[in-house]
Amino acid sequence: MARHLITSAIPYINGIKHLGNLIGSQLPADLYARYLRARGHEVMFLCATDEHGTPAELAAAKAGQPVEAYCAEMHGVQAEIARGFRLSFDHFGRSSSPQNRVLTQAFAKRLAEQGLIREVTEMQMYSVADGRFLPDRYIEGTCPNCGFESARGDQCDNCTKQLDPVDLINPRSTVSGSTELELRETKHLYLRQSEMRDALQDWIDSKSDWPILTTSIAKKWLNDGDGLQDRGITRDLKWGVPAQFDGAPWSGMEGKVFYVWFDAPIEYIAAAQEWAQATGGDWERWWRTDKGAEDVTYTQFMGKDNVPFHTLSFPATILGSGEPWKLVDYIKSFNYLNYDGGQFSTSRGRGVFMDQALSLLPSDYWRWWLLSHAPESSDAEFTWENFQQSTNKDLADVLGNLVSRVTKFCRAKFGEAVPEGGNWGEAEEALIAQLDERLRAYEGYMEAMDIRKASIELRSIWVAGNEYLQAAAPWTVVKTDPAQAAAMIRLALNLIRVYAVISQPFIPDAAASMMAGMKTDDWSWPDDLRAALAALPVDHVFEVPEVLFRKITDEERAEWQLRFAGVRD
RNA sequence: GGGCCUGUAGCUCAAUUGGUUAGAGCAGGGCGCUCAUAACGCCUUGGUUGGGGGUUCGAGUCCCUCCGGGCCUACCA
Repeated sequence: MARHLITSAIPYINGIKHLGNLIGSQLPADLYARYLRARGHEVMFLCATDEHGTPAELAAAKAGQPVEAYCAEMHGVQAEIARGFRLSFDHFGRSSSPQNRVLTQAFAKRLAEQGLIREVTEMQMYSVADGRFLPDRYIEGTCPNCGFESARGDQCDNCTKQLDPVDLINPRSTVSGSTELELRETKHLYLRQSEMRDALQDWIDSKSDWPILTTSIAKKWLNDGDGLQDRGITRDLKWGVPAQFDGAPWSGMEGKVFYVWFDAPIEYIAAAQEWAQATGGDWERWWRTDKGAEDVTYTQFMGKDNVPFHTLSFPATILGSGEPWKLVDYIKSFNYLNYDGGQFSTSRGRGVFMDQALSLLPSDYWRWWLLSHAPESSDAEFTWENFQQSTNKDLADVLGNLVSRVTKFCRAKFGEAVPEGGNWGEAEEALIAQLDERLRAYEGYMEAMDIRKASIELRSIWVAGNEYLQAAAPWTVVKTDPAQAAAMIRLALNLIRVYAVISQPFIPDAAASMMAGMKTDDWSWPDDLRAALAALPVDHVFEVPEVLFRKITDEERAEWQLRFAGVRD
């Protein structure tokens, strides 16, 4: 039994996330956490909402709420949806927690003591009407290169050239539309990441087994141009962890807060502290290598846009502190999920969002489709046709129907209890041999977080059950040799329990229904498949479960397709 | 502009890191079965691996070039 710390990238507080966000971090992290728990490992699975930054302040203002109230409400909404998708967090925290405030300030102070923070005075765009400094992308104007009228201050979406907000012609605030913009002097703290370059390079180089997506992004940042640059870790905002506090070794930071990307990863640690406070557990044995965390394996899940912060800035914080914090061991990163020929778009209402998905179908449909189509090697695409075909075939026809045919046949011929008689023959031995091999392959893929391959293997295991039944044909055998037919069905009923156990990480609700139908709560993993297939003994009572997965009709598919199309460009 | 990823059957993806005849699922076609959610099983059609050139005994895999898709480029998160 090993100990595994698992974190999912923390979703931003601003609104409900879409299916692409779900499959980009939380869902695969949940799959891995569930699998490791099922194998008997000790797991700490943490997630949280990322609540600071400009977008949160603006979203709260738009909603007419104080930012604290807005974040509290949205955290509740996201937590509820996470429960709906059966995301099995041990704790779902908040980056605005008191624990994170204390920890973030402690890290900053420690980094300053290590000589890794310097003060920088710079000029930034200030919007008089909005009363705030604006990040570059919140300023729009005409592109000096191509004349595009809605170019952002950081980049022109039309000619893709990178810009500086002062280059824009007729610049305006995207918040208020005001053109009353001016450059103002402001002072910020910078993390001297350049000092950490060699240490980070050595660390990244030692991770030869990481996904190419992860290491290539990290190496690009380490080696591009003059190498890793120092990074500002404070912002001129009200909402965040204050950059001024007792013992802070700098002045002039009054009214400023830490940059969201400085405090957000620290929330991974703070979430464990929140968990400890709520449960009385010991967080240090997960995070402090001097307090028991040296034998923890730490795995992070995230979308590719998060990689630089998890491979460089957060490790710079951890390493730079010189303190015995647990560093990540493996980073599983994902590409993006696109929607029907384009991107998911919150502003255009394009695509399916997490709350909408749950209102259409139970979470297992989404979990299965998303995981079996996870954007691991490249961007993937959601289409309603594919979703309908995959879920109908895999879940309803292959798995759901298998459960139906076995339980209903037994009820009709032997009643609703595991029947007695007969013995395993050649067909049964062959099935066990095949399943054993496939199960070991499935375990290998799950341990390697090779999600698509694991899903293919799991499906093959389901199919093997149908193949066996077809070849064994108990409906024919029962006419001449009822005892032998009983042996076949006894095996098949046990197969349902085994399938529930091994499928549980992908489709927890259906697995629970299968177990309820078999009237057992024996969730033990089939390390010994032969023994596992005899776990439900003769005379063990069961009941025919409700249809596990109903099919998605063509009419539903057409309607949903229309409903979530949004405005096409 | 630069960097990285990617292009394989109608669709979604594999291919043990350069090694037999490029494999699965779905969709299509045929057959079988009748326990089951009009389900299941078996067989089968389908590929100049984006185009071109090169290295090699051998290239989907390595190199060059062109074309297409995507991401990042440090003040969104």
